Amino acid sequence: MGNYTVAVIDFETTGLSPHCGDRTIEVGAVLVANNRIVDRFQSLMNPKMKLSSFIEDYTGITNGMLTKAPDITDVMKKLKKFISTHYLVAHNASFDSKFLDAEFSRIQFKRINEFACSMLTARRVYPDAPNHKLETLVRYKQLKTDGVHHRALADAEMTAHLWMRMIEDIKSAYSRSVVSFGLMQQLGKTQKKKVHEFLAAAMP
DNA sequence: TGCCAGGCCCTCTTTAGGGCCTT
Repeated sequence: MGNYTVAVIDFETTGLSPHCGDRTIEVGAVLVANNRIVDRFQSLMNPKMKLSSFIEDYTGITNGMLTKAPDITDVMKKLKKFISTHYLVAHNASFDSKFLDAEFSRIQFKRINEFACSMLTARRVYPDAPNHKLETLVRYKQLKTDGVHHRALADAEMTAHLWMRMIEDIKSAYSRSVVSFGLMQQLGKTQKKKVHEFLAAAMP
């Protein structure tokens, strides 16, 4: 055990909902194996629509930067290869999973990877954090960061460091049996099974 | 044309509502 790979993923998008026409504009993803980042993937994408000034300000990604960016279809094909069949992790995974599924669906791909959510896990593991935004948790746990926020690869890397730290903190605080029968019973229904699988894989 | 999210979790709960988090 311990020889497992997780793909941590983050999207920047034109807005909050693919069902309202929003598209992805940048993806960042890292592979985590043996408690370290072993590979990285990043690309801008051209959504063929104009970014709002809010999104330009929020991400630092401008309309001008996207005019020469590759088509979303081409990036999704590469992303699919990158994440392969690995487990996926994202901060507030419901957001990234719905965009990944929506973009995959447009090119007749179907996601087979399971998602776990670092935000829902952090709420359980770090209940005393000021809040459970990625930025706050990175500061709270004094995790490695280059100071960039709201860009896909930077956020994916921070999420990866947060995920690795949570695994380590859980491992050091609880025995395997307690993890199985104690902490896991405190988790919400949806995350319990997924986090347990991840932890089981991470245990030596 | 103009509208514009939604899943999870908590609780003053389950015949529901509201906050958090993502862009």
